[in-house]
Amino acid sequence: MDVDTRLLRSFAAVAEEGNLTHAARRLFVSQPALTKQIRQLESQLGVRLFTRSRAGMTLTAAGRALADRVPAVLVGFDQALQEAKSVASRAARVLRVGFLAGAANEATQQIIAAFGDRRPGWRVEMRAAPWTDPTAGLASGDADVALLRLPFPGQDSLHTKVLLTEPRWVALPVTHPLAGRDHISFRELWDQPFVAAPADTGWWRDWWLATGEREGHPVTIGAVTDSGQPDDWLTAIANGYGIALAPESAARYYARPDITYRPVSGVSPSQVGVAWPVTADTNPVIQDFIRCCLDNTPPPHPDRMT
Amino acid sequence: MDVDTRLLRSFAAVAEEGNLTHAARRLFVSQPALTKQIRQLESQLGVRLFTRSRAGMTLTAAGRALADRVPAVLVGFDQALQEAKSVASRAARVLRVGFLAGAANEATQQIIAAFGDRRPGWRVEMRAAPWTDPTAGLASGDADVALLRLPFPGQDSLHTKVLLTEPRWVALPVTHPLAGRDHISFRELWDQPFVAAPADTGWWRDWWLATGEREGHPVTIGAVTDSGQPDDWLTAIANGYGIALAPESAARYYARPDITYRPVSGVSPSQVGVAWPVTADTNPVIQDFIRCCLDNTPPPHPDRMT
DNA sequence: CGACGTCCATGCCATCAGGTTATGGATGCG
DNA sequence: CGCATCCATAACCTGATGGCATGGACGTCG
Repeated sequence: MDVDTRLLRSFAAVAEEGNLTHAARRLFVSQPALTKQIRQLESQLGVRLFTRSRAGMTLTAAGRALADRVPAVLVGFDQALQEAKSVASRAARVLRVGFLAGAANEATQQIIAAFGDRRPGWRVEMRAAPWTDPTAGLASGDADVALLRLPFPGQDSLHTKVLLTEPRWVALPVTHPLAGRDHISFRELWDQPFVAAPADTGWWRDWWLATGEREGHPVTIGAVTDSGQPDDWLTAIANGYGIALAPESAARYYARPDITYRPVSGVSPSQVGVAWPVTADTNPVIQDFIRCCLDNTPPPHPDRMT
Repeated sequence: MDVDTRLLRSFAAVAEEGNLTHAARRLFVSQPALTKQIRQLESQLGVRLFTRSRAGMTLTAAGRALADRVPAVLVGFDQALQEAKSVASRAARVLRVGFLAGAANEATQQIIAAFGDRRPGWRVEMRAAPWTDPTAGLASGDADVALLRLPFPGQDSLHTKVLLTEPRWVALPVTHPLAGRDHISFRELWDQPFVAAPADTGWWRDWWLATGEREGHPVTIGAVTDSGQPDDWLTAIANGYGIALAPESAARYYARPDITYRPVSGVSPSQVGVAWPVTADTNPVIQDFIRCCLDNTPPPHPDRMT
């Protein structure tokens, strides 16, 4: 009796959604494939996990029991793998710093340099993460510590400190009617099509669409950038599929002749923060790095630690 | 990053053996297959887990970290699946009783009947287990409670009670020179070839070869029965591949014209016991069944509970 | 009341992961 | 110096798995 974790993850998704078709979409597989996976899991266990009906998939008693335990198992599973990665990097004296494009800014070089002084012999490995992973590799254990944008989904299971706050601006094609304006009110953008993050980023996507600051006004999605890479995103904007909110520093880091950045009033600012797993609280190397981050960004730092 | 548990089990085996070839044999796969599995695990993690050398496979620091955590993860994994099975059977009011061929004897019918009286509405499902699984399905969660032979490997992680004790006899082909004897001393069998259980049953195999009662005299293996089914085993004996120790009751339950059973002195007796998972201590239905077992086998029961 | 939408199941096909056997290279041993 | 041991590689083959297209059941709506 050996069950692939993939089956358990599929099971968990179906159990949560209560619906094969939706779960299939979320897992990026076809619905028949999921049907087969669930049937396979059931036959391997010799147990009916769902009762099928027109209304969807409902858990049986056994399915409920399994669904209650699976998440913890999967977490334990992932943690073991992450731990191995992290031990490997520590043994090699490598600090893996994940960062979101746009979160590593002017201060980054000084941070790296300061860390190099404090920990000679250690090497810093900067790893760019796509926006599809707002934890910049912490969630998957590919990074020991991360520079990223707050707030983000999953923030509660990590520890974070705010490094700096910057206003959100808007990125527009140079040909856009509003491109010439010195300043724009967010209300004027309500009916504009936006270039959005993929749906599976949850409310991270919503936050960058500022759905909470539209007073109920619906969002128009002009395009979705699946890759989570800045180039894709900028190209979509330049091609006129839509506009997007972006941190002010993007104007410096992602300047292109076909894109204009303009200040916007009426949207909350974005914050750059440093984040680390709870287990790294006692890791002196990572704590040193965090210290370097705090020392090399403009004070005051509100002591916000989640 | 999604890793098959099979890879982790393979990893655990290699880590434990320190040797690909041996681990491959233990896992019943070819050595190249294991090579690939380990390499795949390493590449999925992006981490070297072993240092290869002429002497075998040695864990790296990261490998050690993983090896320390993997067993607990796999146990949690299996427990979740077992729990689902057990909930399913409880919901259907089915008590799954695993038994080892030869462990369900004269008393079994009375036990079932008594349980039927005590729990009307419940159905007992008897499941025969091969000797390759001395826990009779408890380990895999395929049984809620088991009738089996003591001692057996893995006994410490279960709870057991002895039901009865019976001497071990020897099963011989009728044509065997010793077949006519009324009584045989074990010492006379030291040089006889034996039909043995598969190697992966560990010391369970040794116990039925009585290696501890040979005063260092080596065992001769005439054949191995892989299937763990009585028929295979008896046929091997009848064909003259070897002889074997068997509980006295086998003479009644597995009488064949080509096999003779004879008493043997100088070997410890075998015990029939009832076993259940630790988690079943609080399950009233299973406790009822255990009660029925004790009430329907000859007292006194030494209160041996492991 | 029939057309349609929503679910899950099934059949067929293409693909690829994973296994096996055979073999090679490195190294220690009698 | 042949031999045994141990891991890696190569070539091949089978079966699992996913995708597409489609079917059947059932509720809903015009």
